[in-house]
Parts: sequence; structure tokens; C-alpha cells
Amino acid sequence: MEYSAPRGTQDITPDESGIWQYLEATVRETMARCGYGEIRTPIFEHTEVFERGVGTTTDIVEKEMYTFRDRGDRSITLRPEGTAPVIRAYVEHRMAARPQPAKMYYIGPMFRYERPQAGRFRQFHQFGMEVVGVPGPAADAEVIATPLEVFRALGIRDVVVNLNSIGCPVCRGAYREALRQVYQPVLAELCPSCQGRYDRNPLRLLDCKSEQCRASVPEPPPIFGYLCPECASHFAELRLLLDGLGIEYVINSRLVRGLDYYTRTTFEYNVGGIGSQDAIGGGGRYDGLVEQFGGQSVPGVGVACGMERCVLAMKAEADDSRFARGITVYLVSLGDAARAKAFELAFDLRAHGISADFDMIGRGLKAQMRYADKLSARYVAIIGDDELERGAVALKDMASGSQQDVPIAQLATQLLNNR
RNA sequence: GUGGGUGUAGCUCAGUUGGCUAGAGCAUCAGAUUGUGGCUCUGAGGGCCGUGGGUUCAAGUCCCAUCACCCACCCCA
Repeated sequence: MEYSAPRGTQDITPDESGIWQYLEATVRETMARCGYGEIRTPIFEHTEVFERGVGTTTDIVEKEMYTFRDRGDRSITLRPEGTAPVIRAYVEHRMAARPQPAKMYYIGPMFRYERPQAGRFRQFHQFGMEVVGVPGPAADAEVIATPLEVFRALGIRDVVVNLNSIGCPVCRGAYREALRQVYQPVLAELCPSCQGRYDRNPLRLLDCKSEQCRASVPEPPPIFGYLCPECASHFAELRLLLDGLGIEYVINSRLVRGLDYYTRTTFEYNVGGIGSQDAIGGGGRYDGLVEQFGGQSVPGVGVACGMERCVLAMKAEADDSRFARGITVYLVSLGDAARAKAFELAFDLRAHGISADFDMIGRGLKAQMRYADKLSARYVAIIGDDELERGAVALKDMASGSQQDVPIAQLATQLLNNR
């Protein structure tokens, strides 16, 4: 019986981990440059964190969570998203008493019980950022713009930014009623899930893509006519900030998103070429969430990006050779004495910060050369009986094929100089 | 949760109307006059043909079930 990784999970093998490390390094570098500190929250939380944070009417909470009872009979859930835990931590650690705003980022695995497909997994990874304590649109703009910096650094082109405002509790009530008026006459023709949405969460009616609903529903009015003055000016200012950065975006009045905590700004990034799951990231403002967790009324904005989808997009771009690893020098040895010397020499070079590897299984010269080539070694240093006697190695540049004798004592400095 | 597709070597796939010890390319390993990689050539290892049942003299091939994977819906990252 052979085992396989559980459904919807995958191994990232050494062949794949290079691209992941590049992605992670790019995220960390960008976040640090933008003034964000990393926060690491637990992989699992009390189930209530997500029920209260994400919202009980969401698909995530209704049918996608990995929830179980632990041995103390507590209900535990593997985190399906990152924002609720971060806000829980913000309240728990009294971060409101630290310099505001709190700017945090995270990288890590998330879990949702869904049918896997291209770009969708049961264990997947996100990087995300949260700005807590900024009521104005500068935070929204930064949170929208920063992942775009990451995408650009990764070589992901043609990212489309979809942008919307879904108002606040004040203006949303009126809009909700307006939507109900539009949908009420055609209620019987709606798809089953929309019939449920009509009562529970009319805003999500906008999100439906089913042909059935498309055909029978008249175009609903955009929310913009219903926004209260504060929400309207917040949205207008945000647009000015984005315009100032030269960021192009598409106003999409149907962009609602499936988490209950959003207020005002919502947005999503889409890319082509990675299958039908083309949302590479998304986020929005959540002004009531800190209060939900028992904190003061502190506003927040955040974004989360799917790393598997980033990897797909990176691979869709032509040149992925830059993610490959390679060592600086491979030590080819001939005979037992030379092999022992190569072993010592490898550790000596490594101690100098040079990546070096050597033959461990006593292969022939040709086989060692082939292996060095497959490792993409930049140099090969050959040690045989002659070289042992002279205290030197034959150093070969694998790209040019040129070769020279180098005294062993000078090998490290020579390699460092050639860099 | 719903629908469609696919399961043969590590990978990508051939395999005739059911019929000999199941093949190819790539990959791995070893060689091609004894100390030099990529190109070429030779050879080797590696398969319970996803699993279980059925039909048949005979099943990789036909039937049923099951599992897994892929894609899509839904929703999201």
C-alpha cells in the first residue's frame, strides 16, 4: 500500500521550492520596505474566532472549515483565512496601546474544505497585510498598491484591479432595500442559493454568476447612488490616491466578496493564464471587526493573496530559470586519498561562504562531471593524485570550459574574487 | 455539494476486432582504450496495466462497482 498526500494538499519538492523561496523572499523584502512587521498567529484557533469574525452566513463558515473537537472537548478550526486571527491578536495583545497604525503582514498556510481544481487546494498559502487604526483612504490605497509591487517584482504582468465600495452599515440598509425591490418580482426565477441570499444577505445577490439569474434579473442599480456622504468621499479620495500612483483599476459595482466583515472598500486582483480561478488576491476595509472581537472601535483594511496562484502566474511567464538553484563549485575526486581531501576541502570552502559539494559515492570522473553539470555547478575542481602531490586543484569554468591550476591554499580566495 | 474527463514505467504517452515473456521517448544508472560535463551511440534497472468483482478458453483491452487525480460549476486566494 502506497500513501499519497491527502486530497487537495501537495508536496513542494526541492525542484519546486526554489520558486517558492523566491516568492517568499520577495514578499518579505517588499513588506519590510513598506514598514510592515510580520505577525505569526496559530494555524488553528477557537472556532468562534471565525464564526464571529468571518460571519456565519459565509460559505467559508457554513461549509468549508476544518473543524474538530480536541481532547479537551474544545471546538478548534484550522484557519481558513488570516484576517480574523490577526485582529484577534491585535485585541488580545492590546495593540491599540502601541503606536498606531499597526502595520502587519503574514505568510502561511490556510485550510478550506473544497473540491480541488486548478489553483484551488484544501491547504493553500497566502501572504497578506493588515493596517489597523487608519480611518482614511491612505491605508486602503497602500494595501491595494503594495501587492502590485510584489506582483511586478515577481514578473506577473497584466494584473487587473477590480474596485468597489459596499458602503457602511449606515448606507447599506437603504441599498439593501433597493436591491430587494429589484429582485422581489423575479424571486421565484432565481437560483436556489440566491433565494436564500435574498433574505439573509441581499448584497451577495450581486455576486451571482449563474445564467439563470443573469437572464431573469434586470440590471440592479449600482450602490454608488446610495452611499452616505462619508462613504462616497472616502471612495472618491481613494480613487484620487490610486490615480496619483498611476494604478489602473476597473470599477466593478458587483464586487461584493464572500466575507461578512467588509465595509466600504472591496477589491480583487485578477490575472489570465492560470485557469478559471483567476483571483490572485483580494481584500477590503473592515471597520467594525476590531469591535467584534471586543476591542475599541478601530478601523482596519487588509488584503490576502494566494501564493499557489502567484506561482502559477510566475510559471506562466516565460523565464523561470531565475528561480533555479546552483552551486558554485563541485569537487571531483579520483581515488580514496583525493576523495578524503575533497571532503575536507568542501567544508573549508563552505566555511568561507562558498557553496561547494563533492562526490560521496566514488563515481568515475565522467559521471562526476555529468553530475556537476546537472547541479549547474559554476566551477569544477578536479583533485587526483597529481594534484594531491602538488597541493593544487584543476579548476574548470563550466561555462567557458577553460581550466587552470590553483593551489589549494588559494582556492577559496580565488573563488570569492571571481564572483 | 453538482457535472464532465482521465487512470499502463519516475514523467509524457503508444498498445489493433479481447490472443505470445506489455512497448517508445524523456529521466535515472553504467559504459563508448585507463583524467574531463553538455551532443551522439550502446546497454541496464524500473510496471499486480489505480483497486475489487464479473463475462470469457483467454482481459491492459468488454461490463459493474469503488478509489484517486484533473477540469468546470459554486465560491474564493
